[in-house]
Amino acid sequence: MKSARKPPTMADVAREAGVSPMTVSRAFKSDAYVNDETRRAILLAADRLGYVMDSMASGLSSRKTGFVAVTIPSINNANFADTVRGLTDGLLDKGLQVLLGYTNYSLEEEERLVRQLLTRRPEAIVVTGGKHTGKCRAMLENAGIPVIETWDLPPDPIDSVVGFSNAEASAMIVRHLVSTGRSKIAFLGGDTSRDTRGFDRRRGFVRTMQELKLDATRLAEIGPPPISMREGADALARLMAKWPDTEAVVCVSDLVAYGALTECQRLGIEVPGEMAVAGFGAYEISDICVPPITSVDPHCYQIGLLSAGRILELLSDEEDGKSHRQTVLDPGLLIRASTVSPEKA
Amino acid sequence: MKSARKPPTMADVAREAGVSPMTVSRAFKSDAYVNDETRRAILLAADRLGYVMDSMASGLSSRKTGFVAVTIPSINNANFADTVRGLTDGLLDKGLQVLLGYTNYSLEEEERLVRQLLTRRPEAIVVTGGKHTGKCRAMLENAGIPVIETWDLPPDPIDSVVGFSNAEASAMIVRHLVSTGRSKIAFLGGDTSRDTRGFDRRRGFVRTMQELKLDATRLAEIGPPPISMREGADALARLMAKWPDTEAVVCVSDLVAYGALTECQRLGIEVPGEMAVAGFGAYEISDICVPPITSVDPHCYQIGLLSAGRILELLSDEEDGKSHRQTVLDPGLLIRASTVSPEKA
DNA sequence: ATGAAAGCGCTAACAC
DNA sequence: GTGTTAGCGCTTTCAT
Repeated sequence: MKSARKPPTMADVAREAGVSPMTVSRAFKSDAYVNDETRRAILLAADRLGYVMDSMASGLSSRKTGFVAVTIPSINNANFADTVRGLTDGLLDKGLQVLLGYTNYSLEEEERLVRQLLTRRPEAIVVTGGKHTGKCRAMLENAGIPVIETWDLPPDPIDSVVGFSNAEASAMIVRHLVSTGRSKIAFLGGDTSRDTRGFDRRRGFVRTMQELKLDATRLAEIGPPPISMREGADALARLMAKWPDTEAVVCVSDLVAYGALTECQRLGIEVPGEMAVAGFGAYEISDICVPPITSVDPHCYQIGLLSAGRILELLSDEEDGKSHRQTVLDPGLLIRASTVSPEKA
Repeated sequence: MKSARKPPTMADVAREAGVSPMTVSRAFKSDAYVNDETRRAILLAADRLGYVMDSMASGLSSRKTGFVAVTIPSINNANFADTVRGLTDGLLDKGLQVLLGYTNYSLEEEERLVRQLLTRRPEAIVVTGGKHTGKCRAMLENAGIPVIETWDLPPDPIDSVVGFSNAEASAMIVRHLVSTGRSKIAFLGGDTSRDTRGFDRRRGFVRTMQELKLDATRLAEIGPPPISMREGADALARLMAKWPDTEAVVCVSDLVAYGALTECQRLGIEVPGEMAVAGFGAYEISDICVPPITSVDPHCYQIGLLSAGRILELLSDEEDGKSHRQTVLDPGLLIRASTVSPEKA
C-alpha cells in the first residue's frame, strides 16, 4: 500500500472544515474552548482526510513533547519490564508516552543512550541505577528536567530517587538462612562491577556474613550480565566442586537460583534438605518451580508507578526548591520451600 | 539539580563558535562538508554549553524523525523482547531509533497505540500480528510509510511481512509426538481469539490431529493472554481430571508447558514416561529445566533483524511498486527429553 | 468562540 | 566550505 503522498496537515483539515487552523488545533485539545458543533465538524473532516496529529510539530511549538525517557539495562528482563509497565500505566492518562531504551548493562552505552534520548526533549527521564559516567551525569543534571534514579539508593543522587537497598536485600536472605540453621552459605553472582545492583547484593551478603561471624568467602564468579539460568547452573557446579559442604546459596537473581536448583537436581543434591537455595526478584519461575524458591520481591511495578507519580508531581508543582526526594521501598521476603523443610513451612 | 533554564539551541552554539547556525548543523552531520578545524571548534563550543541536538526540530524540518515505531502485545515476554532486540540492533547504525509500545494483546489498544505512534511521524512501523481493527488497518495503509507485519502470515497483508506459520508449528510438534508413539494428545491454551497466534497454533493442532485420524477434542481452556506458568499448571490439572489417560500435551507456549511440567511433578506423573510435554517459543526455561522441554524455535531475534533489513530496503529504494513482500521463516523443532525417553534421546 | 501573526529549533535549497 | 532565506506543522499570544 505505502501511499507515498505525505499525510494531511492541520491546514488541510481547516480547509476541509471551513475554519482556521487554530480552531482545528483547539478542537483536538480536550480542554480548549470550541463550539461543540464546530468541533464535531472538524473531527469529521479530520477523519475523512485520515488526519493524524503531528506531535513532533506540536511539541516543538508548545515545548511539551509528551515523552518521558526511560533507560533500563535489558529489555529481556521481567523485573525491568514490570517497572516499565508501572511507569507506562502511571503516565498514560496524563498523555505522557514512555520513550524506552536499553543499555546492555553498560555505563558507556547508557551515556550514548541518554544523549540520544535527550535529543527528543523528554519532559522527564527515568534511569535505572545511580552510577553513571561523568558526562552522562552532567547531561542529566543540565537537562533541565526531572531525573529519577531507580532500583538503587545512590549516595549522591542527581535529583529524585525511587529505589531500595540491594545490600539489605541480601542481608534479609542471609539472616533468614541462618535462622534455619545454615552457616556454610555461598553467594552466586554479583562479581562484576558492571552490574552495580548485583554487586551491591554481593556486598550485602559479605557484610552480613561477617557481622554474623560466618565465613564470607564462598563466592562463585559468574560472567557479566545479563546472567542466564545456565550460568547459574554452572556456577553451582563449580561451587560444589570447590566447597562440597556448602549448605545454602544466595543467588544474585531468581534466574541464577533456578539454574542452581536444576543443577542440584542433576547432581542429586536434595533441596532444601541438603541445600537451601534463595534468589532475588520474585520472578514467576521461583513461585511455581518444584520446590518453589525463596526470593526477595523488590516491588518492580511499584517502582515504576511511584516514579510516574513523582514525575507528575515535579511537572505540575513549580517547587524546584525541595527536589532531591528519595522514595525508599521495602523489599519483601518470600519464604518458600527451597529454604525451609516442608514440615516447617 | 533540575536547572529550569531551557537548553541551548543551535544558534547559541553558533554564536559561541563564531559561525552561522547552518554550519553548526552541518558539523553535527557526519557526511556534510565542513572544515575539519571548524567542526572541531564547533563541537568544542557545543560541549562547553552542554548542547544536545533537538531531533524533534530536526525531524520537523527534514521530514525524517529517525523513529521506527514498533508494537508488541506485551513488554514482559522474552519472545517479543528478542524481536525488539533484533530490530534495535538492525537499525542502530542507520541512526534509526525504535519507538516501542505494547497492546496488552488487544486490537482496540493496538488501534489507540498505532494512532499515538503515527503521531510521532515514524519512518516505518512494525506491528506484531496480521489482524487489526478496520480503523487501525486504514491508518496503517494511509500512513505513507513502510508497514511490516510480523510473527504471522496474514492472508491479506498490508505491506511487507516477516513471519511464520503458527499452525505449522503445532503440526510439527504433533507429528513428532505421534512419531514417538503417542496418540492421546491434548492442547493447552489458544482458546481465545484475542491471542491470534495462539489461536492459530491451536487450529494447527486440531487440523493435524484430524489429518492423522486422531481424536482432536482434548482441548484445555486457558484465560486470555498473557498466559502465566501457573495457568499452564492449572490447565494440566483440569485436563487430567477430564481425560486421565492423556499421553501428551502440546502447549501454546513454553511458559504453559513448564507450568504443566511442574504440575506433573506435583501429581506424580512421570515425564516423559507417562506424559510427553511440548511447548513453543524456545524460552530459556525449557532448555534448562528437568527434564528439558521439547519446543519450537520461531527465531524471534531473526524476525526483528529481518524486519529491520526490510525497512532499510524500503527506505532506500524507491521501489513502491514491488512492495508486499513476504519473508517466511522456518521455525525449528527442538527435540528434548520431555518428549523422548532418555535411552532414545 | 474564533482568527491572525509570529515563532518554536532546525534544515533544504540556493547563493557566494 | 560557509552563509542566507524560507519554511517544516504546529501553538502561543493577542486581537476581535
